[in-house]
Amino acid sequence: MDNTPISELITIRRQKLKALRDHGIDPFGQAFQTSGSITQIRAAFQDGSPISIAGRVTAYRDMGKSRFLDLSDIGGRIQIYLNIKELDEKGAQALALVDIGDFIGVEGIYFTTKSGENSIRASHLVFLSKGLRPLPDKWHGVQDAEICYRQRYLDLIANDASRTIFQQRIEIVREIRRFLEARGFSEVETPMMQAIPGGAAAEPFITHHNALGRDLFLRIAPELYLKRLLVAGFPKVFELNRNFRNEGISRRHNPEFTMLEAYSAFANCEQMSHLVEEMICALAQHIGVGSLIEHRNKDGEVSRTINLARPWRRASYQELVEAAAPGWFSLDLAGKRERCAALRLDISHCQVEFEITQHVFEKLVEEKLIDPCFVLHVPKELVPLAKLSDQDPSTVDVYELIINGQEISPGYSELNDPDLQRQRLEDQAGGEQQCLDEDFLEALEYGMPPAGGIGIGIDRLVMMLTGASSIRDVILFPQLKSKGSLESPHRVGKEDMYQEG
RNA sequence: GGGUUGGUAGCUCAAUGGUAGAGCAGUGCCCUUUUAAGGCAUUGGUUGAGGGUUCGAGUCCCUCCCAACCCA
Repeated sequence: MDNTPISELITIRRQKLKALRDHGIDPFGQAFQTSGSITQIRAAFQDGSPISIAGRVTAYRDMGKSRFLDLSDIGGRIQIYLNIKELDEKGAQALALVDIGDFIGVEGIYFTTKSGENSIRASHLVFLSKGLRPLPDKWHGVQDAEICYRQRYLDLIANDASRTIFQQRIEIVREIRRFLEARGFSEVETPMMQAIPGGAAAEPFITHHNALGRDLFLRIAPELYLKRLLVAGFPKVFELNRNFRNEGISRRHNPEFTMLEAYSAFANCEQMSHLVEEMICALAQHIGVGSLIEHRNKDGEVSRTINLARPWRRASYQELVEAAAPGWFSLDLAGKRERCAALRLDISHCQVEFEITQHVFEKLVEEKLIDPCFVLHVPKELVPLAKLSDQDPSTVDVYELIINGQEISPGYSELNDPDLQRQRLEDQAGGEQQCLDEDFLEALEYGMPPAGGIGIGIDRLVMMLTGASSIRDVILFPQLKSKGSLESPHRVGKEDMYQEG
C-alpha cells in the first residue's frame, strides 16, 4: 500500500465519486459513440452540426449558470459550452461534480462563440471516468523531469512539447515503414530471445526459459537472423524493433532502444547510403521540419542548426582525421601519443594504434560533424563484419553516417564469404567457441547474396529530427532507477525473489 | 564510477540560522459567451530519508536515496 498521507484533494474527489453514485450516475461510464477524435471533429464539422464527443476535461471556466469546459485528447483541444438550463436533470447533477481530469462524453451542436472560438453547445453530458487525483498545473505543466519520465502520462497530459515529440516519433516510425514497403522491402520479425547474442559487440541481458531449462539472451542486434533470410531468398527485408544492451544509462543510452536494420540483396554500401539519405530527408519533410532543423536550448534560443540539404557530404575517414590533426598518419606510435597529449586527449584506455586514431576521430571529427556526413573507407579493424574495400584493403566498404555529432546510421557491403566470416567472428569471440553462432555460419555456406545493409538508431534519429537533447525525451518509458514510493511492495518482493534465484 | 546542481502544498516556485509563503489547482459565495475568465473569502506542509551541531535547522555538518548536467 501507498503510505503517503491521503491528500485532501483526493478525499474531496472521492466524495464526489460517492455523490455521483448516490445520484445513480455511473462515474466510470460505458462505451460512448463519438463523431470522431477532437482533431477530426474540428476539421470536418461546421456550425449547426450535431456532435458527439468524448475527452478529458483540462480546463473549467465557471460563469454561474453557464460554464465552459476544455475537452482534450492526445491530438487536440476543444471548448464545450454548457448552460445548466439546457441540460436534463442527470446532466445538471453530473456537471456540478465535474473536475479537471475527468473523462466525459458530450452531445450537442457545433457553434461559434462571440469571441470566435469553435465550440460545442452541450445538451447531454455523461461521465466516462472520474479522475481521483488532481492533474498538474494547467499553465506551467510538469517541469520536474522525474515526474515526466516516471509518470509519462502526466507529462503527455500537461506538456505540449512532449506530446509533439511523441506524435512526431509515431509519424517517423510510420513513415519509415511506408518508405521501405514502397521500395519493395518486407518487414519481418526475428527472435529477441537468442541462444547466442550476435551481430554486435555488446553486453547482453540474460533471461531464463523454465521449460527448456536454459538461459537465453535478449538480442543485441537482429543482424544474423536477417542475413539468414537473405540466404532464404528474400531480396529485401527490414526489422524495426527493440534491441537490448546491458550497459550504462546516459543522455544517449537506454538499455532497450529501437533499431532499424534493412538488407538489400545484390546491393552495396553506396547504394544503401543513397537510400538512407533519401529516407531521412523524406522523414524530415513528413514531420514538417523541412531541411533546416533548429535545436533550441531551455530559453528557446536556437542553439544549433542542422542543414539536411542534399547532396550530403562524403569524406574518407583518413581525410577527416588528417584535416583535424594535420600530419597524423605520418606520425609513429610515440608521435601519435605526443600529439594526443598536446591536444589534451585522454588515450589511457587505448591499447593499440587504431584505437588512438579512433579516439581522435571521435573527439576531433565526429563531435563536430553537425550537418550530415557519410564517413567512408573506415579502417577494417573497426568493422569486422563488412567486405574489404576493393581499392584499399586496409579499409572496409562501409559508411558511417554522422549527423548532429552522433553516429546515426552505419551501412555495410555485407560480408558473404563464409570462411572469411568465420575467421572474423572467431577473432571477435576471442577463443570463446560457445559465442560462435555455428548455425549462422552454416547458413552462409549455403550461399548469401552480396547485400547492402543498414542500421539506424531510431531513438537518436528522433532526437536529431525533433531537437530533443536526451534519449529519455524520445522514449515513452525510459529506464530509471526504481524509487521506493512508486514501487508496490508486491512487485519489490518479486524482484528480490528473482535476484536471489 | 567522479564532479556540480537540485528535491519545500496536487503542480510551478519563494523563504540572512529566528512563527514555512505566493500563483495556479481545491473549497464556499457572486456572475448566462468565457478562454491563463473575473471578484470576495478560505483550506491545504513528515521541507527526499536518517543522524548531528544549535536555545532554535528548509537553511550549517555527516550518511543514504532519487533526478538533471558535465566528465570517464
